[in-house]
Amino acid sequence: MSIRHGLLALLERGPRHGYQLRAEFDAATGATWPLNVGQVYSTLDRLERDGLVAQDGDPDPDGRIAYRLTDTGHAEVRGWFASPVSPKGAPRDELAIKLALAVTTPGVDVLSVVQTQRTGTMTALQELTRLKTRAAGDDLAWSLVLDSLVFRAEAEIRWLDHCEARVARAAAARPQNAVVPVSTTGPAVRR
Amino acid sequence: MSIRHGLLALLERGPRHGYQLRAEFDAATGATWPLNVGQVYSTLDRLERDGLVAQDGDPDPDGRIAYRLTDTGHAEVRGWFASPVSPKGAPRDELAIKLALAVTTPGVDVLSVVQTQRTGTMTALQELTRLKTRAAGDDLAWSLVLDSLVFRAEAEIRWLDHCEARVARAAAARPQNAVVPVSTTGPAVRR
DNA sequence: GACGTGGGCATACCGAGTATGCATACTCCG
DNA sequence: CGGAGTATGCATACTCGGTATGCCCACGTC
Repeated sequence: MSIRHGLLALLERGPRHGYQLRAEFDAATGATWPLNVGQVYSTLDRLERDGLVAQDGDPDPDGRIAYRLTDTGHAEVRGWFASPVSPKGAPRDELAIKLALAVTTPGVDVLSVVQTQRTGTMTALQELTRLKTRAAGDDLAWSLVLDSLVFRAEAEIRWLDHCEARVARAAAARPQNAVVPVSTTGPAVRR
Repeated sequence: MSIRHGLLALLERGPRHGYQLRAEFDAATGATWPLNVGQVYSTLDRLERDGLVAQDGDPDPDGRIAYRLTDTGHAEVRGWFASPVSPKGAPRDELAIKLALAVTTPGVDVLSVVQTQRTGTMTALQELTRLKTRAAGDDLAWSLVLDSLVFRAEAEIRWLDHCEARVARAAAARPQNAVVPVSTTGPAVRR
């Protein structure tokens, strides 16, 4: 859903054609999440089909097609900015799933999984701070996106510490659960 | 990619068929990211095609097909747990994109967007803490997933405060860009 | 001045993966 | 019989990355 709304927001600045939209999207987010070229066109087709954008007059001698917002499209953009991002639509968090499966799967060393991830996240965090010092002042949008990644990485590290403590505590509480083969314990195998 | 690896990790416990896999996945994550039933089967087909799982013997009188890990599949699971989640594969962050576009689009009141989002996130956070007190001790995996969501929401709020400060500072630096009411100010409708 | 070569712009298509929903079938149970 | 739960498969739509195609322009060369 974010591409759809992203393109609409960019069109709020005025009519654009596909290639321009891709370039401005990349510029706004500092190429953190580069937008695939082909995707822009299919998304534009869908937006036109749904009546949120329309071709801006002439197909252009060079074959370029500029799009502009319709009234419905304008309303959609305003509504997007006026409403918070729903927490329900959050995508699957791969790391959380991985840890959740690690603690419930026998024979997996959860502590080492946590430690591996922490060093990985720390490395990413250092890379981020390096980027931030380089391109600090000039581009506000790009800088905010970087900050978002930093805040998220820091939260991830805190969460990993938290997991380590809780897992260690649970392991100490009942050390007999060393390695249990689960083979037969499926829930409610009907016959 | 997370579904693929998730199913593999579940099969590490022993042979299962599709419906069971879905049920156990939902149980592990506390139905936070419910797994679509149809998706399990198509993913299993792809895994079988790629040689990571194999049908476990008989097609079963009731038509059920149980799958088990192959040696390649085992290796894949071990590799997944042994390597950190890559920061490059992070999905597009809708909120970050929204803010980045808000600050670069004329006629959008960034401060009100930030405040709307903050109240929304706070509400979600309260809901999470309520859930956490209810189902705290019994299920470690589900509890860790909840904590992950809490840590993330807190980081989001911190980031929103940070954004507010930076935007306010930037606005103070060049106050001619005051605040244009969003309703009528469609920028540059060319004709 | 003619040529062709390479690079940037712009659009379009393809294949694989992801996601959701619907149709089906079968069993158990009231 | 009809509804709920188990189990599988198909249809559809969107995402994503790569790639082909054409076009113009700048450059250098003969």
